[in-house]
Amino acid sequence: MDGYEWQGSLMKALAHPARLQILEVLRSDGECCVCHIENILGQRQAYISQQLSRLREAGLVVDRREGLNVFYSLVDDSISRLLKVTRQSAMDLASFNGVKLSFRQLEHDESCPCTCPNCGVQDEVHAG
Amino acid sequence: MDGYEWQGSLMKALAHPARLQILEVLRSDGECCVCHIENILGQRQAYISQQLSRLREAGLVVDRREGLNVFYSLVDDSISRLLKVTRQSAMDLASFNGVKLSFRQLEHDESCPCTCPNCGVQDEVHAG
DNA sequence: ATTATATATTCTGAATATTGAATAACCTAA
DNA sequence: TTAGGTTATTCAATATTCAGAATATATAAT
Repeated sequence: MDGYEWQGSLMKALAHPARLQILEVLRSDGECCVCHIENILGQRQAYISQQLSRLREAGLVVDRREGLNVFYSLVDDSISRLLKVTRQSAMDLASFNGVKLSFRQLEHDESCPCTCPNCGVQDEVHAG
Repeated sequence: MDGYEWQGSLMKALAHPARLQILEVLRSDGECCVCHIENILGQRQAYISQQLSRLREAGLVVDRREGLNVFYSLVDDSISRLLKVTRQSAMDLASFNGVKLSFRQLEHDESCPCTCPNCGVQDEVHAG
C-alpha cells in the first residue's frame, strides 16, 4: 500500500482545528466521554460526534461504551508524539513569519454534568 | 492568532501525496529546480507547479529564480523533522492495522534534461 | 522581434469537506 | 411500555480541493 497516500490521509485527519483540539483533550486527560469533550470545546453534541466519527474512521481513536456514555481514547502513544511535533512545527513556522500563536486552554468548567472518570470526582463530592 | 487554526492549515498543506513527495525530494536532495521534481515524480509540469504553489502559500518552501530555472527549497529544518515524524506515525498506525506501507524511491532517471545542481554533474560529463 | 525553454496561472467540472438542523439509535429507569 | 438522557447518523446547502486543459509569463539566444 502506498505510503504517501496513507501519510496524506493521516494529515487530512489532523487538518481541522476542532479535531486537533479533541485529540489534545484525549492526550492530556486520557480516556473521556463525549459529554466531557463537548463541555471543554463548547460545541454542540452532534458536531463533536461528527468529528469523533472522522477520527474513528481514520483510526486515530477507539471508543468503548459503558451504559449511556461512550468513552474515547487515542489508539496509541505515537499520536501524542505526532501532536507535540506538529504543534511545535506550527509554532516554528509561525514565528518564522513573525506570528505569535496562542493555544487556548482546554479545561472543562465546573458545571460539567458528565460522569466520566475525569469529571466524576466532583459529582461524587456532590453526591456525598 | 489561534494556534489550532494554524496547526490545521499546516496539516492541510501536508495532506496530499504529491506534496509530501515534493517535500521529501527537497529534504533529501536539497534545493532543486522544478524540472528535477517533475522528472522524479513523473508528473506534468503544470501539476507540479500547482502543488509547489500550495506549498509556497503555506510557507513551507521558498523559491529563487536563476535564469530560466526556479529553485525550490525547504524554509527550515523543522520541516524535515515534521516529515520524518509524520511518516513514522503513518507507519506505526498502518502496522497497528496490519497494513504494510511502501514509500517509493524518489530518484531521477538518467535522461533528466535539467541543469540544476543535482543533475548538472552528468550534463558536464556529456559536455566534456 | 522571433523562437525556444522553463515555469506559473487561470478556468473548469468532478469530487470531497464543512457544518447546521433534524432525527435516529442506544441504554437505563420506572 | 413509556420517558429521559447520551450519542450517532442523515440530509442539505455551501465551500473547498483535485486535476486536467489551455494559456500566460519570464528569460535567453538569435
